[in-house]
Amino acid sequence: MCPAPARTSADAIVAAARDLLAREGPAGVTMQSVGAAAGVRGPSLYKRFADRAALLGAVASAARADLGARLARQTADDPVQRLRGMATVYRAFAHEAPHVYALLFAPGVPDPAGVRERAAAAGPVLAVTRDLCGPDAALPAARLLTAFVHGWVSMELAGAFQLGGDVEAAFDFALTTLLDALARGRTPPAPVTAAGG
Amino acid sequence: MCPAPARTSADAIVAAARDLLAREGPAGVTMQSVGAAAGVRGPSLYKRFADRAALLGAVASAARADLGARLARQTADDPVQRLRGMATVYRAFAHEAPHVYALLFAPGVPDPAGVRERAAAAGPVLAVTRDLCGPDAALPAARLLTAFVHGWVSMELAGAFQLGGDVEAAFDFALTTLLDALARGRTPPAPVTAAGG
DNA sequence: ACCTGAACACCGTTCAAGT
DNA sequence: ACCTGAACACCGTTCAAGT
Repeated sequence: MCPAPARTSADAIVAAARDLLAREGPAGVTMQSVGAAAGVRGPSLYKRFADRAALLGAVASAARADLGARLARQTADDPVQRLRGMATVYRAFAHEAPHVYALLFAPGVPDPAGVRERAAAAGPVLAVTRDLCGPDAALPAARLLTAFVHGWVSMELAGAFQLGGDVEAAFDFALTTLLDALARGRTPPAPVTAAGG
Repeated sequence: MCPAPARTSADAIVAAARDLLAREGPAGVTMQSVGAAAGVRGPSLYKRFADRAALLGAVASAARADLGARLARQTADDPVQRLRGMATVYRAFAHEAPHVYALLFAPGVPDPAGVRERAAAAGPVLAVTRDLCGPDAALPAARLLTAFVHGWVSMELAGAFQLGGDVEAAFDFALTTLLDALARGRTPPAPVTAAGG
């Protein structure tokens, strides 16, 4: 029995903002439009988020968790098969909602959950690279693979591969080349001490 | 003897905008601030650029040309040496002005020079991958390398590698792994018909 | 305790008026 | 032909006033 019961929630606001971002891009995510989609006026959002950047940070955090869950759902026994599945899922996630994906690597978007969240997201990838090329090379291998897949979809979404060739086949070729190289199990030239995506 | 001689130029405006972007980020690039840096008022910019997006597109175009020139300056005979040099130069370019670099792959930034410009920028990379692994594998190899290097610096700039390890050594390890794999000269599984960055 | 309308500062963009 | 001040629409953000 509060003087004024809540008419929305942080989760509902984040969901509304993510949906708007996916459908209309960043320009469609105004405090007014997000509020309206969550059943409230713009200024009310400041009750739960410090500002628009914090709200976008929460959207990024939710999207990262979602992507991490999809990656963790890949459970093939063969590490190469599992990594292929993860790469496909990752790429599909990016193509499904390009503006949401772009937010994950946007400079200046605060990361509320921080380091712990990024480590959790990196978990499934590290587990499979450990299977593929051993504990010593697991981290650098994960970084190499993540950088490649992120770079590839980022370039795709920016329209950098418009000049010809079968992009699907090219991705498959590149991924195969990478997985082959990593399966050969090189060890890194310098010791690496902690985990990180 | 025009009724009103020009007090600035498209090039000067682009240079001013690029400088502001490098020093203050996108929020610092307002029509007013760019105009002031170019010796003119905000509304005058519309005489030479359709809108802010077009101005940013011109900045991206100039930065791409600049990056392309730096890559082309790498002329070591050994393809592996040349590619290492290019990767280092590319990474330095991104670290030097992160906000400018981010613009190159920002979705929604118009590309005025278009396909031809992107092909020209890809030229030096294609030339060296041709030397490294032959004409058939040159394009997919260039795409693999570009995607990796872009993805890596993009993750670095987004703060994705904060969790530990020597990032410098990790980059070197990853690059070596890639170059080794490509030098082995696999051919792509499907024919590719045209060039593209 | 949460929500709202009104207000403020700021920015992109347009345009009639100057030279 | 180019530049400017003034104006408009829009957005993020604040806050006093409501319930």
